[in-house]
Amino acid sequence: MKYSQYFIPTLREIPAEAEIASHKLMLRAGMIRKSSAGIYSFLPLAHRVLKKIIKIVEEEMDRAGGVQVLLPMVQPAEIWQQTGRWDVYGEEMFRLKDRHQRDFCLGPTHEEMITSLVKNEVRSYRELPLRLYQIQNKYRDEIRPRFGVMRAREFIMKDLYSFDRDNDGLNRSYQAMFEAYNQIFTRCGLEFRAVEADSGAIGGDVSHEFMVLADSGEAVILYCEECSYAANNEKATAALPSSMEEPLLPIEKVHTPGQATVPEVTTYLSVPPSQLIKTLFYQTDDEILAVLVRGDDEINDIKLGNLLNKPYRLAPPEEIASKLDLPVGYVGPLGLQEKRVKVLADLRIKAMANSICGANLKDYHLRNVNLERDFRVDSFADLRLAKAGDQCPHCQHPLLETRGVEVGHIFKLGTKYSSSLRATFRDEQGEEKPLIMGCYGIGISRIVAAAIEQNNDQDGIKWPAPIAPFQVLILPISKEQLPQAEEIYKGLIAAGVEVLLDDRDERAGVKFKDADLIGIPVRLTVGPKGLAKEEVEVKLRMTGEDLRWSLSEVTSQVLAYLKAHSPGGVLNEIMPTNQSQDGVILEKK
RNA sequence: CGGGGCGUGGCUCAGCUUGGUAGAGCGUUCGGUUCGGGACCGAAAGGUCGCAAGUUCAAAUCUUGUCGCCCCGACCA
Repeated sequence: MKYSQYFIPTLREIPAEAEIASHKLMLRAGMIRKSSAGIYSFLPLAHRVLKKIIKIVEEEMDRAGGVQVLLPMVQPAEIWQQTGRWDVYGEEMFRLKDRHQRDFCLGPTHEEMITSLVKNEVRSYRELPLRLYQIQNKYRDEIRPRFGVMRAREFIMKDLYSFDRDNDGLNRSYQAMFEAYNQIFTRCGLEFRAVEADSGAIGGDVSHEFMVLADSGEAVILYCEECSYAANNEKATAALPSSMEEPLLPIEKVHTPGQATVPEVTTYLSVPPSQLIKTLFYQTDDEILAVLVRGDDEINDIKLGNLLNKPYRLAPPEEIASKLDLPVGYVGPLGLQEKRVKVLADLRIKAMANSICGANLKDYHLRNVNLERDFRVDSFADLRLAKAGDQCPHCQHPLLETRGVEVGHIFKLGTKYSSSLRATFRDEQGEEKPLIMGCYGIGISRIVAAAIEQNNDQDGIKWPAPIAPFQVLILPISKEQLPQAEEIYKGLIAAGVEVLLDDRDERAGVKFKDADLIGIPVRLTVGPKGLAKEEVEVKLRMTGEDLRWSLSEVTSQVLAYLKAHSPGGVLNEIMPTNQSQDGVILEKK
């Protein structure tokens, strides 16, 4: 492709609307332009990257037994009403009416659509397993779209839905997808991790997320270097510390004037935060309940939400004061049952001895408080937010923390949708059973942003070779070198390499700046200095390495570079993989 | 939806407090000089100041409404 005939409207200045690196760079590199909030046009450079990713995804889905379909984006309300999600989805669903006033939505996801399709077509266990997938636009009217295509209202997603006859089948489908996902992100040239995840609103018990590691990622990942454990911090657990074997001391009231927060109390009394019991009050529709965690722990809202299974929020201090007559900052678990407050506690509370907590009296705390002797708990659960330094739940080694962008999420759904939509099959006994489903999503357009988020510097994007819009950029210093540049261009094209030739009548500096910005992995500078020695000057964008290749070897050198930087296969040539079976691996570049 | 902020040439922004001829830099076009990391000189084009109503002799500027966008919170691929 010749630059002068192409369409890459780069921006010299940073658009004011962009916050994070990938958003700024996609705008500056002429990849996207906003149409309205969270809705973007993808320009040629971005479109090429999308196609690269889609190709990898399709190959791996097909290889894992997937069969591609294209489903309606405009979906009728009835199927959503049958699963109850017409109401559950709420404002996040783009809704529309046709001329007959019938309700439709723009598909935010396709469980309903695919299940209602399959239910009419699949009748026998002989037709299973079935793994159908689609890659298309999805629509979610996000409350707050942000970060460019990272969280958009219109976005491209791949979804595969598996239909099996039993749990063993589901497990095989899940495992096949797990492996395919590892393969996909490896082949994209991204550093990523598969982590255990909360299954959220979609339901199901087992779930993994695939995270592209990036400091700017919204998700926090806890992982163990010793074993394979890795989890989203929404889900992560840690091994429990051993119980304190201490003689129980008599309870003691201490005056702590104006010391309401954990740091204040621990400083004032010279004790570690781990010795405090923090008491927080939450409100649901019908009750107020207390949640106890250790002073150095935070409550994990996801875990609490899963346990309560109903809407809840932190009770405002005025509520606590008026309804329970308790002074916020000095509350403790003693005597709460008498106030008809249900008490939940994190598991770590069990192991504490001679703790400190509020005295339920302004400006007073209690020392040497002990479970059972002094207060009771209605139920224990893992309610704390795990953090770096906690012990791995499998092997007790300290957990490490990193951040990531969620680009894939796989779920075991079970029969949630097949039951409500009555998608059944007959087994060998002729018995009618609901299909066992799984669903497996990849945010295709989000991968583009995540890849940039992971690979950029001050000058621009550094594309991993497998998903770069072009593999090679040829940059003639001036018009004088254009003929030689075209020779190299033809040679590379003939070898099947994707090349962008910057034939614009621009100053060298401008071309260098644009080259860095759009981030094509191999830059070949054709200038008088190199040509005098029958060489091109090579700059590798990812590492910044400078090389010289002789004109006669350019093509073979490029091919060698691309092969070396195509994990898992190049040009359809798929290499064997070396991932572990339980799959939780960290890819190193 | 709650809180905060912003809408002025294609882009980044000044001007608004204190109403009176709409500005700069970048980009674009033309001419010239340059030409290996976003050149320089000269000339030019380009703006319903988001939109609507109001106050006023006069509104980018003041008031009200409205639309859009961005940031912080709950959501998620």
